[in-house]
Amino acid sequence: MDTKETILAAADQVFGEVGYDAATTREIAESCGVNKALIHYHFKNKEGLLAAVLDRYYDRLGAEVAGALGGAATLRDKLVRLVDAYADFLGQNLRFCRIVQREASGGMHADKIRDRMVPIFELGRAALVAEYPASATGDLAAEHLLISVYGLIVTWFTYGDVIAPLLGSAPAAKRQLTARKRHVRRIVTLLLDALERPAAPTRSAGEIGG
Amino acid sequence: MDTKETILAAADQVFGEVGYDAATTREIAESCGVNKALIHYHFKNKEGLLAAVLDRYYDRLGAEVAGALGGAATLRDKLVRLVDAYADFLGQNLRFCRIVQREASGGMHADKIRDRMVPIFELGRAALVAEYPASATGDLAAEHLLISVYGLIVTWFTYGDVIAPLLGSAPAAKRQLTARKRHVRRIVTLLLDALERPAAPTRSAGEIGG
Amino acid sequence: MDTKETILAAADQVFGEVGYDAATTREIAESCGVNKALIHYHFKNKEGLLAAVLDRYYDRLGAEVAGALGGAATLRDKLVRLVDAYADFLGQNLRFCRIVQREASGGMHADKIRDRMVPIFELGRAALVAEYPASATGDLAAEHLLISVYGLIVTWFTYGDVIAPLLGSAPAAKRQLTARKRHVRRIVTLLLDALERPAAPTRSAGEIGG
Amino acid sequence: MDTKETILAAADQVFGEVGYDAATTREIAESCGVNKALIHYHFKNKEGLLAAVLDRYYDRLGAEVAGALGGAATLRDKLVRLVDAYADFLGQNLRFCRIVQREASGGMHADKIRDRMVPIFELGRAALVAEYPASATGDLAAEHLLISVYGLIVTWFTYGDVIAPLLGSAPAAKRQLTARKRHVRRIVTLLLDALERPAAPTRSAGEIGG
DNA sequence: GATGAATGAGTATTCATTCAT
DNA sequence: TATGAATGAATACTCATTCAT
Repeated sequence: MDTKETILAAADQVFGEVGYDAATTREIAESCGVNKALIHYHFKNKEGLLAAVLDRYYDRLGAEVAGALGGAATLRDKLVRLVDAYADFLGQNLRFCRIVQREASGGMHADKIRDRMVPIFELGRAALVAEYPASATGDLAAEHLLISVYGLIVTWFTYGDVIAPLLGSAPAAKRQLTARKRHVRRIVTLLLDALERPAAPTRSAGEIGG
Repeated sequence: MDTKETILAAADQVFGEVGYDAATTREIAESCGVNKALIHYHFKNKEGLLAAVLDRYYDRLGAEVAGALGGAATLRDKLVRLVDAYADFLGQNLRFCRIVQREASGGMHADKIRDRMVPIFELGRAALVAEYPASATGDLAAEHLLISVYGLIVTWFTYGDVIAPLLGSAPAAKRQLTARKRHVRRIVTLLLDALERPAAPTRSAGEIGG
Repeated sequence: MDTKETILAAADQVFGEVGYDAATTREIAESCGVNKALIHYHFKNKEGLLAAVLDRYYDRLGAEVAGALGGAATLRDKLVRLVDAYADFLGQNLRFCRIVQREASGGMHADKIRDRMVPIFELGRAALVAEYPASATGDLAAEHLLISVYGLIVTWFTYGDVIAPLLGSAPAAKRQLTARKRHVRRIVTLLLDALERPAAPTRSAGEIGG
Repeated sequence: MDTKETILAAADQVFGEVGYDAATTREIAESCGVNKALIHYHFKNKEGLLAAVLDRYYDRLGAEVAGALGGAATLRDKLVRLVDAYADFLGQNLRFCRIVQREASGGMHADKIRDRMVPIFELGRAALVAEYPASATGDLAAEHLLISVYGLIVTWFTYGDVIAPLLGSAPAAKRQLTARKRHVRRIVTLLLDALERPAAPTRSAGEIGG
């Protein structure tokens, strides 16, 4: 019925499974019983199709994040809620995870991803710095914290195939996901605690490399 | 004579820049002035070429990790040293980072990557659990800790293009890399501190989401 | 209302610029803001569209030729007038020139062009032979004369891009066009003079080639 | 055996028959039993293939022209010989005629054609002006004369399909070709005679249009 | 080891045309 | 008349791989 949505769903599936480069318009079209030329009619390009797929995800993710940061709770509670929301979103949208993972780094679609992620990061940074002045700079600077929390969550899913043998079950399984969320929440707690304490000096001796 | 090495270097370059799927044997061959057919003579396959590139990296990475964990220091010191070594290795081998990032998740080369990464993780887990019994299970279970540390480091590089606008300079720049290492070291310290304390209870009430 | 005319004008433009084969119905439709399907509604075919474009031109050209040959002047004067009229018409309708140039030779539209040009040529031949019996046959036979005059004019325009560097300005520029008309008129004069003289013998000895 | 030549011959055939745009690499490859990809291997492009076809023709044509203008005869004799040589060449290479006819005007290959034709024209102009000072400017300026002679010959072939009904046989048939050469030679003779006479004034009154 | 030629399957994309509304 | 969606065939071009030399 809604051809455009049909194509989007199929593209999401195929892009998520084999990646943008290995995906073919033929496979996408056939997998949803739509004429190949319609992809170009509706999305102009294979690239336009990817952009549409990503936009759909980021619209939902943006709403999720805004929802978690909104409301009347303390920032600490909001952040904890955000971690959960983020983890749930990625756990429920593993294909999105995979697409971003593949295309974020150095590809020709990095721009698209950056344009959607940066505002989300900015939002988080503003909130953090406002509440925790210590995060304005130093070891626990907001930009590092945010990347860290993001990495803690996303790595769980994108290295799923790699770590599965260490866990005994898939990382996105409900049991594993719950455990992971508790782990990340714990780290976030430790970090916020640290931010609230007077600055703990880093051991500056014995630094290696770099 | 060094044709094989020449090809490997070129493949590393091209795979790292555009990814395995988008890379072509022609580009690899031309970029190092070698006949295209020689790639198949020496490596059988495009896939064999990727495997060779990855093996070279993992051999070096394995040595790096073994070196950091060896010796007579305390485990805490070893782990801190490991974080630095890992970060330095990835910072100096961004193309390796990108390749793994792209291929680890869901692709047809995930096996290869898993086979090389799992032993490294196992090594870390054994060391951790031996010294910190609290890491055998619970919020700070070894497998979560290891993935976390790995994610804290790797995300910095693989989302480099994305977060660059938030930093003002490239994440692999010496200054940024040093800051990142200090950040991760700080988190590791917090985590080990927590492992040494009697179990701090997680707020189990009010959990949100999935 | 004038949709049909709008499409015709756009088709004329596009066919003239890139040729029938390279022209696309999409480009024609978009260039005049009309729905692509309307082309088929009004003209049945891409081919029908070309036919309509050509017909419009040939209707005007036929009138032009008839006008030049009509009236009470001597045939010599009429022919001179015809040369001018033809040159002016083509100079003002370069796209027509290009279309005919491309499609007259061997294409699938040659029929259409032949059907419209032959009557015009027949008209000229009848007039010539009636006035100049010497043109019934021989070196200056009417069919050769007519093709020649046609070629003298049309080549100027269709090889415009080629000879432009030899001239310093575009062949259809007023100054160049005036010079060309004077040149062709001069040749026509020489030819009519020759037709009026008692048969000048061609050097039949020493012929070279085919 | 010589695949490159095989492809060139097939491309010549197909380009000549249906034109560059309507020609397909598939048809060219199939018509000479060669793998489609080999066209791109040997010529890089469909466009490169056309360039190679044209180059082959122009190399031969250039030699032909140089041969006709060389030697110890009077310029008048040389020019007459040139007309014959040109006519023979085009008569024997009708496909070349057609290709140039189609692509010379406004297409994207006009450059290629211009680059090869201009030197040939320059050659002729230099010879003309040296011997006939009257052709330096005026009604019978060399550039007009050359275009005219070129047009007189080429039009005969390129409008072959159009004028065939007026002639009863194909323009490239030996009998018709001989007649045409005699006609053009006659015009050339008239023109050279005129160039040798003291300047005949053009009737400047009664000019029409422009 | 090394090379140039060859191959067949496959790619994204485009096109004229049709059709239901 | 007009339109947006749909279609199937076709197009230039690319790719990993093979092979004779």
